[in-house]
Amino acid sequence: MSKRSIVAQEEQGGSKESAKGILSSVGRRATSQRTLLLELIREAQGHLDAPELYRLAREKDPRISLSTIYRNLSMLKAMGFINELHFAEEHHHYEIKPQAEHFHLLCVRCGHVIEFESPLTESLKAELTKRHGFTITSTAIDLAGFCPDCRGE
Amino acid sequence: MSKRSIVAQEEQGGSKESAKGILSSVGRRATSQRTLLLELIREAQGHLDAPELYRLAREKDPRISLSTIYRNLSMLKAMGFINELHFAEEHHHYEIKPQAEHFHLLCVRCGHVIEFESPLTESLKAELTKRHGFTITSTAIDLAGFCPDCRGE
DNA sequence: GTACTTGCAAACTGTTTGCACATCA
DNA sequence: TGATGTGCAAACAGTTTGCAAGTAC
Repeated sequence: MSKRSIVAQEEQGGSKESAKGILSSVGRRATSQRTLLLELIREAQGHLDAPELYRLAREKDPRISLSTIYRNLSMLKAMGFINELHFAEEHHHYEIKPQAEHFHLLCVRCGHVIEFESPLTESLKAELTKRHGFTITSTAIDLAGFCPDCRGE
Repeated sequence: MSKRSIVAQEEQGGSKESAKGILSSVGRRATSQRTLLLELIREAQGHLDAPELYRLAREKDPRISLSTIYRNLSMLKAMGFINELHFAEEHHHYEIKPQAEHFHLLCVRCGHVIEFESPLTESLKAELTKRHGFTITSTAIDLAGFCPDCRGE
């Protein structure tokens, strides 16, 4: 498995189509801005923050506004279509909500993010549920360090 | 192990003394504000954010300013005495840097935080180091859900 | 046509900074 | 006494909101 192994993208199909489907399934209108935003998040090989999505969006639609980006990101989050990530930074990053739960390994030098899954995380959750009686609803595991390329520096 | 099991506080001793020791060990002056701040973070049974620490600090020293809180929090963080936590929220929480690495289990309803350690986390790190060639420098594991008391609701 | 969305500008929140005064070593 | 630290106010960054105009259904 290469270290560039971002978890495979959803089989594309027609992303505009699926954007429309996703939105109408929750009674939201499929505006061009929303379709564009969903495409960008889906295509993005990384995990983008709002200003970055704004920058990309303006390349395709120069009239789009930053508040539209924010409004739609929180709508998509509320609807459960995307995840908001909180690395050890001030702002948020977004990703399409993955089918399988996964976690993040961030290179603090080049910013590259690797997603991973591990059976150990399930064991951890089970252990905690048993030990503390919690009903666990969300799990964030974010490790950071230097990737093989940046370790030399 | 009770569910109120916040990891035991450092054997206190004299917290003012140790504050002074901590600060002078890195060539920083032990001002009353810093001593107070360190005491508050140490005493706090939870993980407080800056505005909360400010509120508490003003009860003891009404003239203290919020920027002093921020300045000293980032100094203490830079010196490695405290950790900055990023739950899935906008602002930061702080805790005295623990001897043993530990992680967090947050109740989303009452805000109660349980700290835990688990050998599984070491296995996870080892697995990732091996699989992706990373040198891991920081690990954040934050789970959230409902604690036994709040689960009924 | 009408309710939902957008763009814009202005407001807000958490945090940082410049500067004159105060204080610890 | 001189470097370090504080308080205050003003600046910032990221994000949210009110409102009039625009658009999907």
